Parts: sequence; structure tokens; C-alpha cells
Amino acid sequence: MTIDRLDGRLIVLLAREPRIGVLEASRRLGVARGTVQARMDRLQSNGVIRGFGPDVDPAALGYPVTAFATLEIKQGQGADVRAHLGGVPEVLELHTTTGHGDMLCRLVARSNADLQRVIDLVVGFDGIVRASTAIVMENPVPLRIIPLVEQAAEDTD
Amino acid sequence: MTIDRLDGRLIVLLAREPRIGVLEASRRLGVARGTVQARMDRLQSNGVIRGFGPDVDPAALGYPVTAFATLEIKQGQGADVRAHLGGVPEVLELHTTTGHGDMLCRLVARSNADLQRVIDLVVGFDGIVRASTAIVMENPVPLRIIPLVEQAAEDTD
DNA sequence: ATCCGACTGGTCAATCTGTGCAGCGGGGGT
DNA sequence: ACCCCCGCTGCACAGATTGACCAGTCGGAT
Repeated sequence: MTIDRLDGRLIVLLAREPRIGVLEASRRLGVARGTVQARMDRLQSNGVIRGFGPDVDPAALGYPVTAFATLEIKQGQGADVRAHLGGVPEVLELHTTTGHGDMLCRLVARSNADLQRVIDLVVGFDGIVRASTAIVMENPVPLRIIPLVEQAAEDTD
Repeated sequence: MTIDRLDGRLIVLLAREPRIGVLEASRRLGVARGTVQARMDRLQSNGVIRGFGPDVDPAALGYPVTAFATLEIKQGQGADVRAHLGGVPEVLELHTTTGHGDMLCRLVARSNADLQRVIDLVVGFDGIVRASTAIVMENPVPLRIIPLVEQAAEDTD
């Protein structure tokens, strides 16, 4: 998929004011409503826009501590470990990677003390050989997509 | 902040069907429309729901490669490094952490070859002493929040 | 020259939103 | 035991938005 400048502007607009409607968006972008509708449909069926899920802040839910854990897995235990971690709510995402570890996961916890519980929960599983954890102190760049969208839109013309 | 079961059900519903309106949501949850409106307002002003940004898939934008880089920073260069990385669109998020590295960032690239360019861009900066990169192969658990929301809602009663 | 896809600008009925209202009930404080 | 307050309900209203159409225009490709 490629996106053009109008797609880019639309996505940025949606990101900045998510509650905006199709009509208002068309006014802002200076195009007809039908165009915005068509673009949004296309972006969604292309999979560029997966959806408009609510952006929930774990900290506000009582989970202010974030950490990343690098896991080393016993050969052939990958599927079991995936299933195990998938069942732990505090595991927000899980990746299998190249490099020193075999997996990388993002964890949240209610406190530093609670993080110990979560780590025990995660690591206390047979297929996991070793784990090393990095606690997040600051988040200078929160998960963002706009700069990339803008670059992708530029590259198209 | 704490959330109750109704908040939890509302968030889950919004996550599953983001385009749903207040009226339809109230029907599904079996409560009055005003209640849903009040809950949504509260969740948003509490910061539990940050917004409803479009969920953009970098892969669909032409950036199918994801990697995590652990960076070691020269003493006192933190602010400069943050600013530098903030200016790179391919840096989707950045954290400062405890542990072996000093920072952890998520990168995307157009290809494995392109990843080299991105890494050079990221690392080619004076304040960065060393970097180690892990390329993501699979993503068994994509970023999710629902299980945590459900747990938080349970814990409340 | 012609076709085609994309965009425009307009209409239509149906629906949803924001807002305000009075009534009701339980939990908590006095 | 009593009363107050807050949250929820059910309802109403005007105004705005949506999804679905349509014919006309435009530029690029064949």
C-alpha cells in the first residue's frame, strides 16, 4: 500500500481529533464528503487503519509501572511459552526476536513491588530459561505514528 | 482511578466495535444513554481513555520490519539523544530504562536492508555509545489492553 | 478521440448527538 | 430513623450527521 498526501492529511487529522466526523473532516481537508468517505473506506480495507480502538492508559487504570523483559526460551517450547504469556493480562505485547534473547515482552504492574509478582508469573514457567528485565523510567517518545505517516505520504509523490 | 464492571464492559465494547455510537452502546450494555455518556466523559477526563486515535499499521504503510534497539548513552547526553531520536520518524517509541542499556526504542523500516539505514540514522549520533538491535520476527501478542481492563474491573468489586 | 476512475456538489430519509428535565433508589452521614 | 446527595432512568427537543444515491466534471491512460 501507498498513501498520498490527502490520505496522510486525513490520518493526521483523525489522529489529532479522533471524534471528528466525516462531514467535519471533509470541511477541514477542503474536499467533498464523499471523497473522505471513500478514502476512509479504502484505508480501512487496505488495513492501513486497523480501527479506532480506545487508547487506554494503563497508568490511569492503576498500573503505572512498565517494564520490558527479554526472555530466553528452551528449544521447542516456543508455542507453550506464547500460550502462557498470552494468558497473563499484565503482558501487553510479546514479540519473538533475533539477537541475545528469544522473546521480548512489555509488562505493566501496580508498583515496583507488584512487578516482582508479575515477573514471577511470567518467568515461573518451565519453558523459560532466563529473563532479564528493564524497568521503564521515562517515556520521552510515547508510541506515535504521525511522523511516519507524514513521511510515507511525502514519499509517494 | 478505579473502574467498575460497567466501565470495563464499556471499554471492551468500544475496543471491539470502535465505531459504535453512544446510543447503540447503551443498548448493548443495557443501561440508559445518559449513563454511557456520563461514563465516557468520566473515563476520558480521568485519562483512562486517552482518545480514539486511528490504529495505523506500519506494515500496511510500507514498513513491515520492526526492531527494538537498546542504546547506551554517554553521560549527560540524555536530552540530546532524546531530541535526536524524536526527530526520526522511524522511531515509534522511546523509553529510558534501568538495566544494561539506558534506552530502549522501537523502530520500523521498509526492509531488512532499510533497517540498516534506520539504525545508522539512530546510532549515528554523538551521544550514543553503543547499540544492540533485536529484529522482530513474530508478534504472538499484539499490543492489547482488554485483558488488563477486565482484570482492573474485576479487582474493583 | 474515447473510456475510466476519482472527485464534486447536491438531495433524501433515517439516525444520532447534545442537552435538559423530573423521578427514583440506595449509601452514607447525622 | 431520617434526610441528603449522587448516579441512573426514561423522556423530549432541535440540530447535526450519516449512508445512500445521482448527474456532471476532470485528467490521465488507451
